Amino acid sequence: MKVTFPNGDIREYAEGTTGMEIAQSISPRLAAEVLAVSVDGKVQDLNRPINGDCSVRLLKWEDDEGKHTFWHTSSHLLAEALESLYPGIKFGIGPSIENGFYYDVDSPTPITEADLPRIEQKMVELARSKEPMVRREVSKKEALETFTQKGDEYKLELISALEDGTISFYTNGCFTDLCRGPHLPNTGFIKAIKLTSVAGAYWRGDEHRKMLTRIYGISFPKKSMLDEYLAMLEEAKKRDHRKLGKDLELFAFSQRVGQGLPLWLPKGTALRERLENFLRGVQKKYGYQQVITPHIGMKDLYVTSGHYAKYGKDSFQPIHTPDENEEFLLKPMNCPHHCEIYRTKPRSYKDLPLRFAEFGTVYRYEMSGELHGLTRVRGFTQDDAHLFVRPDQLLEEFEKVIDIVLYIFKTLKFENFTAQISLRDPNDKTKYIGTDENWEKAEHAIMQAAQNKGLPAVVEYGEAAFYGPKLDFMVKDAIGRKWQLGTIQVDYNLPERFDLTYTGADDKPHRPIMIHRAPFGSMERFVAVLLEHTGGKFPLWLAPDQVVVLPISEKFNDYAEKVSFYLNNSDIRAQVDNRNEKIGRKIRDNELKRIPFLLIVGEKEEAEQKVSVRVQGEGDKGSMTWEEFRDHITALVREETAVNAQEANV
RNA sequence: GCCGAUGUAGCUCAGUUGGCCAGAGCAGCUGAUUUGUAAUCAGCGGGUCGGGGGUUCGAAUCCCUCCAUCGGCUCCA
Repeated sequence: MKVTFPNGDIREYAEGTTGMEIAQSISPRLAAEVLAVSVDGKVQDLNRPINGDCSVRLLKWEDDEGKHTFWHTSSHLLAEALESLYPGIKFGIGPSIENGFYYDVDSPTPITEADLPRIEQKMVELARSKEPMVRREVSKKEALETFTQKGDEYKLELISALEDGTISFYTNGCFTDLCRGPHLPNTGFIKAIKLTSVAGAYWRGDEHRKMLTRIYGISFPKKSMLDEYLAMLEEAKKRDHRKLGKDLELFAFSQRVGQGLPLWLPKGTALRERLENFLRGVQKKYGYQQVITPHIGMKDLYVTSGHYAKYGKDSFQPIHTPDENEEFLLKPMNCPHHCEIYRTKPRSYKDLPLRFAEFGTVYRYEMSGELHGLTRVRGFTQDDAHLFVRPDQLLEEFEKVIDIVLYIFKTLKFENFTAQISLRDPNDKTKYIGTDENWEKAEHAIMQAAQNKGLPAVVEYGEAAFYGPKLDFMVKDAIGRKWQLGTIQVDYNLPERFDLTYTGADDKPHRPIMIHRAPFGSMERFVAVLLEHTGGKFPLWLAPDQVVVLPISEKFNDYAEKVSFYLNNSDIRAQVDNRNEKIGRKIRDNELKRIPFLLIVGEKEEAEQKVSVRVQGEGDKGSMTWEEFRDHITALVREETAVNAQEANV
């Protein structure tokens, strides 16, 4: 058979040669590193025979498929260890994930974090004996019999959904599992293991079904790689926005105020307002108009919008008033209010597009277990806007919103975002309102806009809002959790429900289309992710304090105050650290507060009317005159906020 | 909401198998020092040991319950 390699080489092998044998034929070193083989794009075991002409890719740790094979086998190793330590344990599923693997189990005795080292040790022991992973194809009948005998109802449920003739078992040591594979040739490849946590997880992700115990772990082919990974996690913890928010005095929570209700401290507010003003400026240039709407609305408003029927009364937080007949709710979204603004007067086709923007604070009664720092809260402020457009304007307006989002992400150096097109769940259209026709139009518009903008986007089904499809921008936090930030949504439904119209050139009423959009998503979540990205070292234009002036001794406090006054007059945020401390101490404290520039002033500087400049993390940069320093800072800020402004038509 | 863990001063953490008025460092306050590029010295104040209930001669420590936080699951307009 002819085997084609990724570099285009073609080699001849005997029918039935295995992936491992191919690797060995190339080099012993490759054979030592290879984990799995991809045959015509399908990943399979190294020890399975390959037949017929094909293209082959030998997968190593560096390949995602290699890693996943490694971790998948690790989960079988975990299961084997668990079965030997907890007789009678039943198994759910045990896949590889982005960073490691897990196994869901139903154990007769509870497993807690304290048990992990013991399980880990057993895994290491089993790995050392290099047990082969043996694949066997079985009939559905045999599969069912095996697990009936074992009394594992979870596996039985999985098997009953499979088709006869497609079922395979893998055995390592005494443990046999239902599994499609592929796997490593043997468990001896796994040299370093860390079980990271135990958690509850509903069987098949269904909250009405039994909660199993999920054991998370990660493994590596080298001990040093595990150490590096653990060190990286430690580093990531230092960038946790909850810790930085406290250290840098940006925000806080109070039990007395309530769960999930952030308090913005002065420095955090300064940061947030700067972000808001930045976006306001961009939006102004794009023809947005700011509006302000109340924090509450009559129940009927949300009945009209469809939110009330969709989410049920328990999701809304009622406001009690003396009049029993009135029923107000805290607003969970701004769109219905903006629809009412649209309705305040007759609109002409010449008025469109209308773009109403509001930093609108909304309240959602998230379940207590879902709250998470600033990324998931019960009260938050969306950088919201609703665009009311004619059908012929939809695409262009949508693309302009993409421009705004990309401009913001670029300015803030969010380079590793992913764009996601969130569509309806094709199997369950009952979760959504509106006609198929309108949904198709909306979905088409989003796909078209993303394509026109050359924006690579993954399509996810079932992730749409109930009133329309979305284009979402996702960014990862310090430890790799994905958060949705910016969102752009096309909506044909609310205009209908609110009976919004405009008069066309034909003097007839027409229905506008709505675009919902929030480039940051919410100020809370955006600041959280920004904190984790920067580790608290904000770009100069955002830093709550840009400059701190440090007098060498109290004798130079007056001079320091003059410098600070001068800078503040030039719109630079400067303070004086006039504490009675040695200069080394003041430098240390202000470096830890991540102040971008420190100015040291003493006898020499006062005599020359200069300042000695220290850059955060870089140290002494020599002296400058006041004017030179001011111009330097001003230029840096201008540069930071002008990233691709032209490209984005800002 | 569910599973599991955690909760001691503003922060980071000690607190032995239940046993003298609960400790340290940092931060804070007061004083001394007047300082040249990442921690000057001394003194002082500060805690209903998350809340409530119980067991006990005695509880930060054991039990129950509620609350909050953390890791997940589910959810996310």
